[in-house]
Amino acid sequence: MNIASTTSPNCADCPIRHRAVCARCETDELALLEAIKYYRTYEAGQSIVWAGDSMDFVGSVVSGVASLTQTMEDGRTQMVGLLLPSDFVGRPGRDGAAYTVTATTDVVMCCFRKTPFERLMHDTPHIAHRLLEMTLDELDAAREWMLVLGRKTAREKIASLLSIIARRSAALDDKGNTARLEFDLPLTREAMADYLGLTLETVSRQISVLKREGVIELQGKRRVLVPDMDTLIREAGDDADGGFLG
Amino acid sequence: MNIASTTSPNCADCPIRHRAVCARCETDELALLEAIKYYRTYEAGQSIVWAGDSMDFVGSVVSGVASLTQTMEDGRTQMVGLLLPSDFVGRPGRDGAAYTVTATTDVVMCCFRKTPFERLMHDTPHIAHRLLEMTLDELDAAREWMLVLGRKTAREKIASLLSIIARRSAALDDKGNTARLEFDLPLTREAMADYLGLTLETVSRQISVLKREGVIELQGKRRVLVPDMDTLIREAGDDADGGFLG
DNA sequence: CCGTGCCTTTGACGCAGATCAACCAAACGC
DNA sequence: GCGTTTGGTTGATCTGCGTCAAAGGCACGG
Repeated sequence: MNIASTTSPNCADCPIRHRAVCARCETDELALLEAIKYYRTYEAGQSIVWAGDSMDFVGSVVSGVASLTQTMEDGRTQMVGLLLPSDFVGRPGRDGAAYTVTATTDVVMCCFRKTPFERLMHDTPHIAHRLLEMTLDELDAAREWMLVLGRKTAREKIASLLSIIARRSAALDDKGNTARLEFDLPLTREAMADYLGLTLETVSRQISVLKREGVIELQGKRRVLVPDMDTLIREAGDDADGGFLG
Repeated sequence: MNIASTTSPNCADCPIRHRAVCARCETDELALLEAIKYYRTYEAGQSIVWAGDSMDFVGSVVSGVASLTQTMEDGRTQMVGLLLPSDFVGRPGRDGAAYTVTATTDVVMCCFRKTPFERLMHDTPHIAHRLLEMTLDELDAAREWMLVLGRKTAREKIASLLSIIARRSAALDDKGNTARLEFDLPLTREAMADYLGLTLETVSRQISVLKREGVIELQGKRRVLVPDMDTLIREAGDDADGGFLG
């Protein structure tokens, strides 16, 4: 993907204009945000912030995928969030980053220096309200994920991850055909393991099982085809609707 | 605990006045909240809301402990939140409850009908800001819990749960002596298992192990004594500070 | 006093997933 | 062209926790 093409200096043309923190802003409010924003790009694998470091900005993912991870002293790591375009990074009102943020693909971020953003948030209820709404959505997603981590089998975990990515990537692309769909995994097997609380070997094995049984098809290692979304959702152990993310 | 003693009709005397959604309110704002509030009590074991039901109120836990749970069709359940005094229940702007809320001890709630509360929230930045802050804290707690569920051993999980409850109950009671402390478990072994993604047998066994090794002492089944908090935190696998909840 | 129900503990055994290890394929540098 | 690195697959074995089963402690009502 051409990075330059996604970093319009003009908010009105921004691909995440209607999903990010700025979604609710009127044109005048947008102008204020536009005045303090700047873009930054990160290469796949590069880390955006380290847990504990002080962060002088907040921002939105414009394109690409980033991950939020926690690590124990002995090296065990758990991914606690998957950041897709329009997701927000950073916590207004706090200095240190609570988690490590890493670009898992090339990433473009739309950043705001923290202090001006906090001031703006204070004066602009549209921003604060949108941020509350997004935070509540993330809390729901985190709690949904707690069920996955605590109670699902390895097979169900993989199916859950695939259906979340399928659903979110479908929402970003064309929103037409829902039954059969196709997408690229933005994560390595190891990153999936870190998300799912498994080892990378188990991830690999369970993906092979789902492939062997026809629940998914693979083109190469990363491209996934889902012949029937309902089957995948059933494998995830969710009841038919399965939709907390809308 | 005497319920009547905790349900002062007067917000100024409320035990959670400075920790709940209303924490930031000025006296005039408090009067508006006071006008629309009402108390409800629930007995231990009683459910407060069922997942999927429409909820016409939001509110704060004044006293007691409640739990947020999700359940799969086959009965596997995962607790996704533990609600202690001052914690907020319900989501403004959404009709259906996402989770089942159950009183695990006798509970007193301070409730607001949803529509008036939403109006008030819209007009009162102090309420919206406090709610955002609380939601961000809960998101942090949920993510901390994802590490517990995904990567910790049964023993570490128990130690993590005990240290969270110890810390939070110490914050509610006297905030003096931090080293040696003592508290009642507000949860059955089964509820702990649901929180930790374990079976109740494993919970029981690991508690016995920690007792045998002197990390904790028990008086009866529910009262826990922690001779040395640092040891407990070390058993939880957290680095020494261990403190996301402050 | 004893029964009944709830919570908890403890034991024996099996299995899902971790661990250890070998190997493969594609991409890259030189 | 060829070693090296990176990411992925697969196999063999081990183990932590789940499952099944039995029994103990305690509070309740009759």
